[in-house]
Amino acid sequence: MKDDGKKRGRPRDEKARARVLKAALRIVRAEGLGAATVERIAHEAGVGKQTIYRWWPSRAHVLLDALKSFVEQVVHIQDTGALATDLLGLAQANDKAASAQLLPLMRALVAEGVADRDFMALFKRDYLDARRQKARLIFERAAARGEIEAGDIETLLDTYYGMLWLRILFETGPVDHQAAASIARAVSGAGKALAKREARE
Amino acid sequence: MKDDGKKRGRPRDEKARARVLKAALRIVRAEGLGAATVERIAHEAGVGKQTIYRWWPSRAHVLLDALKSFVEQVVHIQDTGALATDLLGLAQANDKAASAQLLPLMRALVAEGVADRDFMALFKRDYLDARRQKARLIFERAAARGEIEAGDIETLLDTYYGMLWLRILFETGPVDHQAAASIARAVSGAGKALAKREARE
DNA sequence: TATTTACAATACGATACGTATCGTTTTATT
DNA sequence: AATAAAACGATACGTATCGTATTGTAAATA
Repeated sequence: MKDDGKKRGRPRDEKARARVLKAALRIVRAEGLGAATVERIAHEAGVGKQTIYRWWPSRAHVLLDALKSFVEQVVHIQDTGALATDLLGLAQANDKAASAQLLPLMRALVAEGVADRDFMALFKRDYLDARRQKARLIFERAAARGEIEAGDIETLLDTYYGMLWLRILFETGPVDHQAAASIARAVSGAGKALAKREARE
Repeated sequence: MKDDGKKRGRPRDEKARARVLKAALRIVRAEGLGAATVERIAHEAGVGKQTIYRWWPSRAHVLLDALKSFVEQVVHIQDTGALATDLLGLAQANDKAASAQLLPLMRALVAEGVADRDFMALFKRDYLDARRQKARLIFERAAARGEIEAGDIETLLDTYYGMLWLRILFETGPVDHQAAASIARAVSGAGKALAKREARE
């Protein structure tokens, strides 16, 4: 099933694709989800509406792609050698997303997923699980160093992402540099504390 | 500002109000959020559409009222004398909601809140914060007994509701009796572990 | 009886999704 | 070259659903 890229007709315009994602991001960031209608995105990208629906099955898919393209560009996980600082770095990525005013986009994707369960499955697979897998590496390294118990990893991941999404969706608290530190501290604290638990009970 | 209930015209039909909430619940439970349009609710409640908009400012408010009326009837927090069992009881309330197929409704309210930030504020105040306050009492009792540190309460609440909403929204895991036990165990474990932390570091 | 308010039914305006179509442009094939 | 295939921008269209406005009727008070 090799694809030489030599199909019969006019090839896809990759620049149009990029313009669509860029326009979607720009509108959501500047004016929020409500303003980011398909027609508006198409117009600002200098693209026909049909071109969007040729590449993406729905508005939600466009927004998901836009978020992914941003995250892939900006977020890089690094190995600092300690759970607390690794987690801080991870949480700071969300600080960046918040600073870039991407929280409305992240909320929007959840809302789309609520209305369309198939899309929620895609969102989980393409975004949430991908992010979670990256984070899992941090905990696995910490477990290898003996900082936490390997058996606690999934629970700690739930704790981490639970606290984060609570803030993103419900604005329980800010999603900024300080929040990143707070969440990282809570999770790594819980991890270390949990690891010591069994020995004393 | 006493209200004798003696106003001039035809009085409001309280039974119509109840029928609306009941119909909204029934439709969401049976067919999900998408099916619960205002016209559908009005029709199944045997009520004019305008009657809904006379009592509630938007569809979202109807759904919120429907959820609250259910929760108030079903959820009762009890004092078992220990954090772990108190939390188990609390988490079982969500098991009940899940069994009653109310998860789609809870997701729906989040989605509405994403599209309408004013409604999100109301949802937080009328539902989330109300529930959180009930849960807070459990942790405060545990702190009074010395099971946890008072200073960890808000973090533990974040942990608890974070894990719960992760499951509700993203279906990270089931929201059933077993999940209730799992969350309760994780949070009370973290709480106890955190309490011992300071002594050893 | 007259007035006021809520009722069910239903028409209406607004918005936005996703589809269909049209003429044009770009590419590979013949 | 000429032709066929596929994507392009533009735009008309059908559908759905929200929330408002209107109409005639029912139930209560003054």
